[in-house]
Parts: sequence; C-alpha cells; structure tokens
Amino acid sequence: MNLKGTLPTLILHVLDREPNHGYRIAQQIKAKSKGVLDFKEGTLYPALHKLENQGFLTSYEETAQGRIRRYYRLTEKGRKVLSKEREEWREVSNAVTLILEDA
Amino acid sequence: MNLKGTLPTLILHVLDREPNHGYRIAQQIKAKSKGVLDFKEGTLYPALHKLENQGFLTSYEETAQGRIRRYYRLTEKGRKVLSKEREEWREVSNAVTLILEDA
DNA sequence: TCCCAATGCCTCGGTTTACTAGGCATGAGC
DNA sequence: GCTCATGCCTAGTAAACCGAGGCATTGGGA
Repeated sequence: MNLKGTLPTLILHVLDREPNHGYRIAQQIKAKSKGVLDFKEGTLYPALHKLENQGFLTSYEETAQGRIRRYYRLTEKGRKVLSKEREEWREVSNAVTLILEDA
Repeated sequence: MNLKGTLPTLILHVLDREPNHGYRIAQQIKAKSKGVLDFKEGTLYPALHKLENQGFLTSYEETAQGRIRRYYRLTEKGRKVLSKEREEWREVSNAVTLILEDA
C-alpha cells in the first residue's frame, strides 16, 4: 500500500544523500520502510521524469558491468522543494492522525 | 492539501461517533484538522455513495427546517473496515515519517 | 549448455481519487 | 430583492498509481 502523493517527496529525500538511479531508489524506499512502501516501476520512472522536467533533478548516464544506469542528482531547486514537502507531510499527516486518534 | 486515499477512513471515523450528514462530515474534518484537510463536495458526495455501495454505510433522509438531509450511519462491516484502515494508516504513515526523518 | 532470476530502463492503458465548475433548492440577514 | 450559508448532486478533467508488457545484460543453478 502506498500513500498517493508521497512518492516525489520520498524520491527527493533519497537523493538528498547522494545521486542514485531509479532501480536503487525504489529498493531503498522499500527497504527503509521494511516493505511497507513499495512503488512499482510503472510509477517510479514517470515520477522521476516529471521531477526532472520540473527542474528538481538532473540526470546523467553511467555504465557499470555493461549495464546503463541513469543517475539522478538533486538540484538546489529540488532541495528547497524537498524541505517544503517535508514540512507539508508533517502538517498533513499530523492532521490525519489527530482526527483518527481523537477516540 | 489532502492525502489521497485517506478520505474514506476519515468519513468512517467521523461516523463512528454518531450518524451524520455529508455537509456536516466535511465541516468536521476541516474543523478538527484546523483547516489543513479540506475535501470538496465534488469529492465527498461520490465518496459517500461509494462507501454505501460497499456496504460500509447505510443512509436515511431526514427533514429539518424544510431542508432534506441524508444521514449516514456506520454498519458493522464499516466498523471492521475502519479498524483495519486505522491500522493501515498507522503503519504507512509511520513508514513515510521514518524515511523522511532518518536525516 | 540452457534457462531463469535479478538488474535496469521504459511505455501504454486502465482504475482510483480528487478538483473545478456547474445545477438546484431553502432560509436568514442586509 | 439579493446574497450567503446550508444542503444535495453530477459531469468533465487531471493526477497518481498499478499491471502488463517490451527490451537488454549478467550470473547462477539444473
């Protein structure tokens, strides 16, 4: 199960550490969430392309073991968006939790 | 901003207290979240109809001050679904938070 | 040797979810 | 008389996600 709308934030967050490529980004999200969050390739790749179009990421190709990988790197613009989205997540998720917990 | 996918859970939760009608449900969600969550009528009413079709709610009409209101009541089935969805929200939102906070 | 799983990228079509923008009606207040 | 809040609704559109496919390489097991 995935919360719709959180994927861009999660991608930007993963790339805040270091540049990475799509397949690995997906794996990391899944692993860090202990399998709870599991975005499919049909979701991930279009999301990456969109983030790049929006100027939040730049990409470059790299070949390793005969395999071409497309690495993504966070831009300054992306970094700013990330911090806003983190804040927004806190606000909205707290709001939902607040309602659901108020017995 | 609304987290897509949380509306059914929020509706069921509001109705867990007492039967209520659409307009009021929307107001309560907005008020309890201090304005953060604000689902529009074009979203709310179809969602209510769907929940009723799924057997999670039943409805009845009531007239007050010349106005017809459609009240919704949680069914047993709806109550069970609500508890599952609450659990799911905890799990998934914790997963997202875990990732975003792990600096 | 041959096949399959994992890696790694991608697109297309369909479903779900939400929003915008409308329609319709009543009652209260200016 | 008009507008705003209440109260219900639908139709069209956009966004997000998924399933199912395509394509290519590498490594391991039968």
